[in-house]
Amino acid sequence: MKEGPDIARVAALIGDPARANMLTALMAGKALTATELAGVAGITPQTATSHLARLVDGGLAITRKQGRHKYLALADDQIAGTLESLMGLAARIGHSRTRTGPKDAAMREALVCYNHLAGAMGTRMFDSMVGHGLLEQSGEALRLTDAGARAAAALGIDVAALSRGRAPVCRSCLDWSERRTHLAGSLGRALLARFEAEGWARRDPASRAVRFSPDGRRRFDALFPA
Amino acid sequence: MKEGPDIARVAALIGDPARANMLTALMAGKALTATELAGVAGITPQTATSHLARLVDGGLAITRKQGRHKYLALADDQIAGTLESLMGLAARIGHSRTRTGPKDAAMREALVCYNHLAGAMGTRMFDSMVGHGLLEQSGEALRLTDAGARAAAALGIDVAALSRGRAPVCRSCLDWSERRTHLAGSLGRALLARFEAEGWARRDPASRAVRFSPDGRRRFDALFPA
DNA sequence: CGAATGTTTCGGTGAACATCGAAGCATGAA
DNA sequence: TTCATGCTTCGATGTTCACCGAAACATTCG
Repeated sequence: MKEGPDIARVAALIGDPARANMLTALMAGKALTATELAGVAGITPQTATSHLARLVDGGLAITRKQGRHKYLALADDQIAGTLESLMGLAARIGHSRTRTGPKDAAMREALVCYNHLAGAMGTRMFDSMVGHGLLEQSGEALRLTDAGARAAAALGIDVAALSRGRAPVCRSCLDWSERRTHLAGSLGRALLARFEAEGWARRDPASRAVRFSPDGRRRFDALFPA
Repeated sequence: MKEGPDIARVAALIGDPARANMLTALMAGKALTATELAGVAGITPQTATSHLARLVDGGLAITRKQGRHKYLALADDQIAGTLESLMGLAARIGHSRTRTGPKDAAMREALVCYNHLAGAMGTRMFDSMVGHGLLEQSGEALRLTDAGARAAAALGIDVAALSRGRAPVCRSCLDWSERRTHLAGSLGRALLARFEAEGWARRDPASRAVRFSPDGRRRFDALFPA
């Protein structure tokens, strides 16, 4: 009964407001410095140091030193998935902070989950790709079809390079606000990167929201029809 | 940035060893009394009282009074899903307790996730049903096919009654040990109940393990071929 | 009705933990 | 080389929280 994974330890690491805020900020997928994270959490740099040490020791974050700057990132994209699950649960049982504002609507629409698109547009993209035969599901396995590979290549994505990498090309990731799946994996990452490179979408530097331009939205809708 | 679901609160509720142990025990899906949960967590009844009050106030557990007995259960099966996600993460980043023992192997094979079958047999059942056209996936949507409905009826499951209920008939649930999907929803629950009613499988009262008899295992394998 | 059992309340204790001011160390730029 | 900035260490503080003994309340059974 008392064997197996120690969820209390992991949950306790997430269960501090300052640490939770920093982990949430890292969900946007961009590495942040210790000082930036201290700002995000509203604490002093010395307090951040001790919190970040715990996250790193606990395996939730990794560090990279660059001169006097120390960058931190989530250790693994599964952590984003678990944080999403906690968000979904917190939303469901009514644990929210502050009143909803304009940013909430934007984040329901499109946001970054670690390195790929989430929110309504993320799940719509996934459903469209499955419905139009670009992605194929067999049990849990998620595979890019030939048609999907062609479509990705047409977007300028080097599918062969993705396949050669260690990360899975396609992985499903549960979206907390939609309670549906969005596309993770190296393809999910590459797609978001393309949307940004093409100027269709921009990341909001102050949150995880992704803003599509009107033109970008039109192109997205054309590419991923319902 | 500081808006939206308060994951710190939820995680802090899970992040106490006593409470985590109690939540894990409730994942087996059976309602337990306050005194039983105190035993599971290795604490006194008065300490359990205060912990359980926090779980109930926090929306993670519900209570039902029966004379002098107070029964508790997880408030929602999504909680089991989130706990599974935390288990997967804890296992992945190396937060484990005590050495693995025989029970671990049994639990990897077949175990209860709230009210449905999980573990290797749970994910195998899901994959088989999808691969043989009993379940159909379209994006996140998971639907029982006509062939699936017939197979379930042949097992003695009242599919029409399931469909009339409020709960989804089929829902996918991520399995932490397998990193694959097993079947939740009212069909998942009904299937596990049938396996038990037919004598194919028995729940281990001291853990979440499900023990299949040799005959039950043979029948399961025949029903859900690879 | 008295005894047994399940659960809760009350009050107190000690440990853990988040926090920050002060100071120090490391790095980069002028 | 000096100054500025990022980060860490040290030491102390106050709060929170898990815990339990004792007692009380609620229910059940003989």
